[in-house]
Amino acid sequence: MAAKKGNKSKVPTFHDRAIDIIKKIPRGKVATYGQIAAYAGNPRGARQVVWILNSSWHKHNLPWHRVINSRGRISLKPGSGFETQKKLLQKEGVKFSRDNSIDKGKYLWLPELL
DNA sequence: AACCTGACTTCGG
DNA sequence: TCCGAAGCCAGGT
Repeated sequence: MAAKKGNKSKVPTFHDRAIDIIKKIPRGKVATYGQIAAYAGNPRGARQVVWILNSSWHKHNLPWHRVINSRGRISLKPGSGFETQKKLLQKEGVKFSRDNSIDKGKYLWLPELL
C-alpha cells in the first residue's frame, strides 16, 4: 500500500540526508555547501545547508567547521566564527594559504573515493 | 501571504 | 581578485 500519512518512517528528506552526509565528512577533509546539497539531492540547496548548520549542528554533533564555500575559503566573518573554524581545521591538518584559502584539490572530500 | 535574512553559487565586467 | 546582480531554498516574522 502507498505510504500512509501517519507512518513515522518517512522517506529521508533533504534535511536528513544533508545531516547524514555532513557527519560523514572525514577528519582532515572539507566539503562545500553546494557539494553537500548536491549529494543530498538538490544541487541548488546550498542555502539550505547553511540553515541546517545553524539550526542543527549541535543536535547532531555535526563537524560544521569542515564545510566551506566553493572558493575554498571560510565563509564566516572574522569575529563571528572565522577564527574558530580555521583553528579547528588546522588542528585536523588542513593547511591554509596566505590568503586564507584551502587547497581544494588536496583537502576536498571526494565521497566517490570511499 | 509578503518580505527579510542567511556560513551559497554562478556569471559578467 | 573583487564587486554586484540574479537565482536558489527554507524558516522566521
